[in-house]
Amino acid sequence: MLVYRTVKIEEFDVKVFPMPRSTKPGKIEDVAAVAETSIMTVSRAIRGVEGVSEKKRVEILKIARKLNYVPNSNARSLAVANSNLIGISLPTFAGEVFAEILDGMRGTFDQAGYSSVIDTTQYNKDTELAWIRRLLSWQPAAIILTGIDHHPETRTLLASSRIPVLEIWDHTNTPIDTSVGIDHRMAGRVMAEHAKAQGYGAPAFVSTPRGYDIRADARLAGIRDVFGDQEGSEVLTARPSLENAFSTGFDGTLDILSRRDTDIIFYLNDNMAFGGIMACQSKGMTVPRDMGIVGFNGLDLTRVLPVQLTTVKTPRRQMGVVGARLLLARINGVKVAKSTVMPVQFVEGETTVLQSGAQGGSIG
Amino acid sequence: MLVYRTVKIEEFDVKVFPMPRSTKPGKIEDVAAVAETSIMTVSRAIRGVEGVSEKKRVEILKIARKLNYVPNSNARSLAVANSNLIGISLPTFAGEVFAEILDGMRGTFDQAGYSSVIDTTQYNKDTELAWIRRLLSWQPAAIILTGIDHHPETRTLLASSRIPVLEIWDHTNTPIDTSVGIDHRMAGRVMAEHAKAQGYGAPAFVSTPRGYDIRADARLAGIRDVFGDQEGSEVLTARPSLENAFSTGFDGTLDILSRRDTDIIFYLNDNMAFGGIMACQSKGMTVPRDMGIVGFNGLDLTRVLPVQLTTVKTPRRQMGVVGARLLLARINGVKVAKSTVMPVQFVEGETTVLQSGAQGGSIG
DNA sequence: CTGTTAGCGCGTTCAC
DNA sequence: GTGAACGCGCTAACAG
Repeated sequence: MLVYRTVKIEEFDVKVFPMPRSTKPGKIEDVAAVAETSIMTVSRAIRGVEGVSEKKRVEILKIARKLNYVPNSNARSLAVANSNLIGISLPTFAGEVFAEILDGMRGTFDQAGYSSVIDTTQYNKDTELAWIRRLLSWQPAAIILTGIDHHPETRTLLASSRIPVLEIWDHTNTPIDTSVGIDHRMAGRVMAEHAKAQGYGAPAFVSTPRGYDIRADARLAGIRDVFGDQEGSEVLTARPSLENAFSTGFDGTLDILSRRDTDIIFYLNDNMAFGGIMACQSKGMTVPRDMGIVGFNGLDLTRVLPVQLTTVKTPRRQMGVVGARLLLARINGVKVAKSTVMPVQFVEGETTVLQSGAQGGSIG
Repeated sequence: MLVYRTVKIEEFDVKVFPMPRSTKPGKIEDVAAVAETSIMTVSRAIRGVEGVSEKKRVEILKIARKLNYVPNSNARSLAVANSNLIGISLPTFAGEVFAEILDGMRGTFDQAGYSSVIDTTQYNKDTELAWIRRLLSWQPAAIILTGIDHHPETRTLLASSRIPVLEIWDHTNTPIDTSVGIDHRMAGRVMAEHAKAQGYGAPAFVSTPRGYDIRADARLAGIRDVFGDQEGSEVLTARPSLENAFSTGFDGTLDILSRRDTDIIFYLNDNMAFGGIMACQSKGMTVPRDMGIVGFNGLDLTRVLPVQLTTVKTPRRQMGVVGARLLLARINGVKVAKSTVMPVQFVEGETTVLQSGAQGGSIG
């Protein structure tokens, strides 16, 4: 109970509470003192749980607002042994893809009253693990990791921590806890099958270095499922960063053009594909007459290109929303599916029409 | 002190501690019990403060690691009345700009041991204020807001909260606490002056709706400082989102072309400028022969465009780093400058050479 | 419906 | 150099 002095004004006893010091935020006790009730009643009123008369609740809330009372989440979390912080780990903000997934999740969590603690790993598993350790100290309500490729210790650490974990963007049948994503190998297969049906026979893949991005490798595997090992070629380029997605596609394409006969190039993403188109043009080639180009993701960028890019649309924001909802259910004790696969959509653009070959034959 | 049983094995008394329950993470007491010392010594050892012999410290740290001990940040923060969480509020992840500023800050904070709680406001001041309220409940070490245009209550709330505040991206002489940014009006003036020197006389500005983005308005004001009110024209378009930056530039440009005589168009950013180039081309116009195009930011995108975009380079990542360092100093009690202005750089590209007029005259 | 008691895990303070 | 009390602000469990 707060200390107060009693002062006589006229014939009334008036309780005088000390002004809250500006250095320290008010606490629940201050509200209780003014409302002349116990801190438990205030606590219940503020949390909106049962056990307070409507009249008192309204009054307490009014006082709390007037006092600009802000509950102390640290104290609350300590008492209940969990918080409403949710940790989200992404490789990078580059390329819009992760930003959109993140946006979908954040919006959903935000509405549910959760705050997001965010990390970017730069595709480094040690960085991710170190961040998880730090995050765990906050007793987070849940944790989200991008992809399924983690430090070996990450899995055991999280499994023993008992908090809900969501792995997003990749697909796996053996997630740490729950997963939502697309099947990247299947997506690669889809792209390749369309290309093959159109008569293409000598594909290349402009991406990041092998082993650097498990999803890139999965898509390449999908392409090879269709075209076979000998013909599916990859090009190792610099790692993508916030600054060089376009350049990477540009340079990687020049590299391809100087090295082998190719009639179609698949790219890790649309940005790189755009760089690739520019590279072809800089060499005097015309797309799609001289080269087929296939992107990935179906970003907005593709809508205003001189030609419509052939690409694979991925449901990024939706994936974030679905993942977040699943996780919220999981947090509330509802059982959810181990893994959820989101559909991708092949988008036939204008960068993949072959002049000669199967397709041309059917026309001429 | 932890409870343990003493068991006799051979002739030795062996202390047997209960296995930690998997549902609850170990605490400092567990470590102390195994190390056979007090929790205070463990606390000191882990925090790396004075008052523990080197021998004991090493031993304690080893045990803590073996036990996979994770400190409880909630308890710590409750005890010391502050946390190592830093709140960062952005309008959106769209457009790479904020993502890069964020990246610069995050990297710096991360190294210093701080975690980032992130919010996107979608340019809504109420959303921002609501988030600040929630964040404050965590007793954050500092808080970062994008821009200087906030809900009136935000200013008083933060000022009374006593925690360091950084406003980033815009420039102001009267920040809530500290600010780091560029002078957008000056940047607008710089662009316009270059254009005027090249002989342009009928500018337009493709941006977001007036009053929606204070920075857009500031740049427009800068343009008008040079060209005057009558000639500086603006076009109101849809608000930018993660999906339509290019489209916005494309559509806004078509709008301009249908409405007035213009010889140069300034854009809110490079993405929109790129959309603008495409729009001009779709109308059979050639850039820069028929129209001057000026972007903003100097993104990587511009490096692989068919033509080099004339633009203004902004030091985004660097701004994030500088801001973060300033804030860290501020957190540690060092006085820092009220406001810091970062330089911008006008980049003369190939989208602003006039055929006739002043510039043409000097050639022909 | 309301209030009291007893922690949550850690750090500060002050003894030893 | 080390340790025992106490308190940080809040809530679960219980008593009235």
